Amino acid sequence: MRADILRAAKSEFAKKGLAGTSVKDIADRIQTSRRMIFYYFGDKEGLYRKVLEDAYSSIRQAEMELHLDGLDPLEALKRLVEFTFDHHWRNSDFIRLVMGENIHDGHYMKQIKSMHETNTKVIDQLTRICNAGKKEGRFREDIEPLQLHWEISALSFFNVSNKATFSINFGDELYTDEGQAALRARIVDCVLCSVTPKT
Amino acid sequence: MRADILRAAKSEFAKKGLAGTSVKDIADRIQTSRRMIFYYFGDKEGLYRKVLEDAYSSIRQAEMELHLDGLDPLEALKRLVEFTFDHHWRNSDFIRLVMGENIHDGHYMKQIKSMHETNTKVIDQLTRICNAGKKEGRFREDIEPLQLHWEISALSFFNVSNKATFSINFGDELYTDEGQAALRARIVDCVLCSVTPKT
DNA sequence: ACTGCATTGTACCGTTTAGTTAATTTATTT
DNA sequence: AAATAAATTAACTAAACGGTACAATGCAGT
Repeated sequence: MRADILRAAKSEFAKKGLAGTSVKDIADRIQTSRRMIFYYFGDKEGLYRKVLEDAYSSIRQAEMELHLDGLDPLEALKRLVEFTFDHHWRNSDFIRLVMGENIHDGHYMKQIKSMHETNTKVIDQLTRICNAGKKEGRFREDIEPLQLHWEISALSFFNVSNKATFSINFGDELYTDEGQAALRARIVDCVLCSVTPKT
Repeated sequence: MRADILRAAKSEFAKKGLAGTSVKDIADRIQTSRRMIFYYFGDKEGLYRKVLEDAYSSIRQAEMELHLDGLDPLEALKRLVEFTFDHHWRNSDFIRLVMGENIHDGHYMKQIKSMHETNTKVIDQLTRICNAGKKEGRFREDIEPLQLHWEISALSFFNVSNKATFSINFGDELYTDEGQAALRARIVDCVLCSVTPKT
């Protein structure tokens, strides 16, 4: 039951945000009463926090299952970009939760402490790739792992977060199967190119 | 008065979204009553639509004031990227409104018809730059203006939209003055590099 | 002074909302 | 089988909400 509520809540919060979702909406999706939500999670915000926390930890867990160490640095980076792009696409609910959090200036995310630890791992991984690449002279010396992560995130995140408005404004040719494949190839190219020394 | 309401509403909707903002919130910000909002805009959604429409048209108008035709194509592209990056940064309310719209799957933006026309202008401008660059052999032949616009938007948009969560997760070193300057230089580099033929 | 119109204030309505009280059923332990 | 704890239901509260009815005000033109 608790798990059912969490699942339904994640979907509802992702679709309509914290304020836009009523506890009734969530209760009606599954076969339960509003009361149960308060029983398990105290209040609406408590549920929201739990949804957010779970979403983050499950995402980060999946991200850690890539083993890129030992690979050719450029190949490792390529795989990381491709994975991030695909992963964001597959987890649009998570993306939407993050969008909501940003509208709240991350107010609720600040309260989740488990965050900082897992996030440093992502940067560590990228740092190892960068160091390996620099040692081989195939990465520019001035590449900052954090900036690189920002760049990969931006391209992968925006693809999902702004799908609706971008499609309305410019048509959905970038959101067909072919369009997405082309975009994916393009951002891989773009990221790899940007770390490569200019002869 | 009408203008006051629009200004206050824009700020409130940007900060808390459509559902998160009450008509009272808006009325209290300026010296007026809820009644006036309904008088001028019919209902809350009507006000929201108007805010959205105005925000978009004023943004697009500013974007059009760049005259890049005739410039060196790479220089033109560089200026466009820099402008977009700065412009998004300066107009964070607009960014937040777009974020909100994406959470609603662009439901309200679909109803604004003035959109498609202004948006094609952005792409046309980029198409001219690309064509000039290709003619001189300084742009890759396979560069798609729409993809390029997507790329520039993604990097500039994400920088603002995800400032809160990114800072929480990875520290705010990218959001200091120096960090932003470095980021700006980096994405210019990245975009220019990605359109340049490899040899 | 009168008319017409845009603007504002007040009071109200019905609905939805988050959250609670308390009783009841179900499951678990002793 | 009794006792105890966990899970669930139903009815309720109080406040906030979007929206409306209607009267009142101010101000132009005639």
